[in-house]
Amino acid sequence: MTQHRTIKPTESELEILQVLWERGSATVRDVHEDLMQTKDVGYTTTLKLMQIMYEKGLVTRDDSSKTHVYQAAVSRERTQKHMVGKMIDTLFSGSSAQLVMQALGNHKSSQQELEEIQRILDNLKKQ
Amino acid sequence: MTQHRTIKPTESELEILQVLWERGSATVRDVHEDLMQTKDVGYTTTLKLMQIMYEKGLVTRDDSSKTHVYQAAVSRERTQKHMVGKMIDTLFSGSSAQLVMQALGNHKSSQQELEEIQRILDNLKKQ
DNA sequence: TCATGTCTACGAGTTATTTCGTAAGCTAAT
DNA sequence: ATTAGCTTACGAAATAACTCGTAGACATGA
Repeated sequence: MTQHRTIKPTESELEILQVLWERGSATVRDVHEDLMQTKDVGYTTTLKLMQIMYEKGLVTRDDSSKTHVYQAAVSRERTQKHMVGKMIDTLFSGSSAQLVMQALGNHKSSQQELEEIQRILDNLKKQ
Repeated sequence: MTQHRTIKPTESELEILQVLWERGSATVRDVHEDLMQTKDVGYTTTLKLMQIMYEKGLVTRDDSSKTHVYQAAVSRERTQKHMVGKMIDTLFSGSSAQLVMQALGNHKSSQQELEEIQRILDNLKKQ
């Protein structure tokens, strides 16, 4: 039994994790400036959020220098897996195919991505 | 500009919508008994939630008889679309293919479902 | 009629989430 | 050394989500 409920980031936490996943590690300011491109929120709000995430164990941080450097403590993959699973359950009656169809239908994918999906599909069909 | 924020059911609201989508229409008691199979919550809690959903316009209701009969006011499809889109944005950096791969990889799909996905994929590739 | 059971309405408490102001410390440039 | 600017910590308010108790209405059957 691992820490199962560890993975339940809130909306805002997810936005921050997003940034950390992309950058690997980042300061509060880094994250904040990134977020500011899409939403408008005070610096200390971001700070506070990240401090809470630290307490929750969602992120780690290096506080050896004055400006702390944060990293995500939960992997993107595990979080994706968890949330996709939940979504399949609650919104698609357990059918992953339905989700796939919804995702494919409503968002443009590049030819390259389609090929990649095709490969995975071929693999699955073989088994 | 449509009512964009209309579609943002909370966790609990989603559970209730789930029931309404399955049954078409249902009373508070119907919904409550359904929910009780998985979670333990008081009847008036479910009632209150559904009343709030009514105020928000997430459900409609027929209150011509004493026991009101509820229906979902938002379609399952639209909600799915919305939430899948959001998930692609916040968790998959905008790549629907990534979501698809995650969904396919971690949840068993039947051969039939795989065929269906294949059909969609073929269609997309043609364009 | 009266008790019982079920229903809705509603107030209000509790917890979680998000928000920001203020204080205190450090550093670098004037 | 003083100022300006940036940092973290922290308290606390505002909001949202969830929870439940109680009250009043209505129907049914004893």
